[in-house]
Amino acid sequence: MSGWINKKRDHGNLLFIDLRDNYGITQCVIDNKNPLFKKIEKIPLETVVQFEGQVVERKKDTVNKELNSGEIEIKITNFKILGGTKELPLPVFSDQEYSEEIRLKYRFLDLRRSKIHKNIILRSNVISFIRKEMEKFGFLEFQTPILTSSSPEGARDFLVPSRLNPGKFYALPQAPQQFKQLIMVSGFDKYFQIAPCFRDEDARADRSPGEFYQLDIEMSFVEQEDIFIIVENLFNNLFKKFSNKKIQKEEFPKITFSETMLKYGTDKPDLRNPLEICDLTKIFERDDVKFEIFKNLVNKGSIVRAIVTKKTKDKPRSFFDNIDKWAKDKGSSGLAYFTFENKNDEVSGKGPIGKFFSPKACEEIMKVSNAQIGDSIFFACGQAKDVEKLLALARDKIAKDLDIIDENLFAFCWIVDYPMFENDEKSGKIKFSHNPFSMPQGNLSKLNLERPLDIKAYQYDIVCNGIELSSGAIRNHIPDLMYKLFAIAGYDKKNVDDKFSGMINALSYGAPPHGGIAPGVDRIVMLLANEKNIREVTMFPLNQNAQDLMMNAPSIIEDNQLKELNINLIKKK
RNA sequence: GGGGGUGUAGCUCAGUUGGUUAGAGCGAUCGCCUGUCACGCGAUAGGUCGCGGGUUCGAGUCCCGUCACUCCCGCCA
Repeated sequence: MSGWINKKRDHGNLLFIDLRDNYGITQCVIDNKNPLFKKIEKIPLETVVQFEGQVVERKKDTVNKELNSGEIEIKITNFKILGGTKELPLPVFSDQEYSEEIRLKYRFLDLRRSKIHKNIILRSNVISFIRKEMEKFGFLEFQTPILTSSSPEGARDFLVPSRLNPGKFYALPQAPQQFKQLIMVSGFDKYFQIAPCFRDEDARADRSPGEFYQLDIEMSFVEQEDIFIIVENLFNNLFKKFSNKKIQKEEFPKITFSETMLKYGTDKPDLRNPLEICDLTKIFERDDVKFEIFKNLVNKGSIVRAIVTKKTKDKPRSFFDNIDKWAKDKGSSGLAYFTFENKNDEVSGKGPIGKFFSPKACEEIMKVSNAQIGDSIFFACGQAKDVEKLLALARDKIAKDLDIIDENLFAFCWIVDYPMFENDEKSGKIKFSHNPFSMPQGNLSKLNLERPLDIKAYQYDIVCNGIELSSGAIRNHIPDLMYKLFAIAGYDKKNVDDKFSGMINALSYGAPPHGGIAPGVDRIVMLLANEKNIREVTMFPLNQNAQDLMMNAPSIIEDNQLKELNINLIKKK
């Protein structure tokens, strides 16, 4: 049996060695009657050895139930060292946490450790399962180019200089978006790919810098609902197979964009969290509400929204003040609050701002917000965007404080009916809010292009536990319509022809209606492995600064290589 | 580009109000130990306290700068 020395327990005249391979740990044993004892005793941890010996049953009182092989052990008769080791920069046998720096530099050692080793195996099994399911659904897997052209919309591109075409550059694909549409135009009707995607944007805990993988899907002759059915099927099967957590609703709820922004303040709501936001702006126009700060702001166009917490009348003052303080730390003016109570057969508000609301006003608030006596309410007032943002975070914060999130649940949902366009805050101009290739909703011949902000798109997101897994859309396959929509966003016909020549050209020669989606594989594995950081499910990730500390990438390039590519470097002062 | 956190032995960390020779556990090396499975016991080695500057009689500790890692904002159609 061959493997790594995971751990030794040396009793002087009796030695136990835990031998580890990809499948687990087996205890090997030798005593001083064997002349090799002294040599084997000295072999350091993580050496790769081959032991010869007999497999023997362990005595009942020495069985180790923690090990799969705990009923047996190997009596060593001979050994061979297959791979020696220097002193280890980090211990493999340990549950300790280590700095990312050392883990990434010695990733091959880190990957030997049990938890991450299992995560990587899980990832492999998940991808294998997805392939089999997609093939079962009748999809074909195709590869698309890695060296392609830079696209004007979206994230920053990774660029690759072309030696044969001096001064020109390839871009690595941010996603195979245009190619998968071209595949549909080419007459293949169900495509998928475990596709590498490259975006030169800054990292987050759940976002690798550089590269990540999508389960890229596209289908022709379909409507939105057809894609939902495929994805719901796949995800239900996948998440049931690889996790014991329950799926909240196997038919994923569909929430419109405007509804999710009102009820959850975000387009990636965590539906495990029962708290909802409601709009109470109108209440502050009443004469029997005397909370002047909010009333003045509402007069000037601010909105008021609120979160109700159930049966929190007996929570200590510190519970409320902590949340208010938390909101102030976030840079807001805080969260005003009170608790509904019954006083002399009348509803009244107990708490710092309770006195500003008449019994009638309280009753109206309870009606709108679905609150009962004994519940509390937290108010935020300001510009719509700021209020949405703050209350979205407050939903998470309050739910955590109240411990009302069921960690044993996957709560999927679809966010649908995204607006086609939005106002760019900086420039004041109208821009595509999501994907410029999405199909607008409604009767296309009667589309009111004069009011672009009212146009909704067949554009959807799938969200699980507050994590955005993917966007998708039914595509616009009608060139005339595409020119019109691009014109609204400030691109003239020539511009569109230049930037999207491949696409526009292809759509002009008999394109089928089509649509798709591209769920993030890394994030799916994160959910299944219950990991908060994407590096825990990535074999060889880049660090936050997009460097590979093990391979020393990126690295300085020799002058002759640069010359070949016609590139001069600008010397930084 | 901006904000927060961290940086002390190979690894994980402690280090009081600025005060004698900077400590512990794991690992390494050496010795003892025949049923352990986080084996046990004893000893030894191991330090540019991230780096540079400053304040001070005296700095791991205070100040300024800088670097690295990380989390967040911006960014991510």
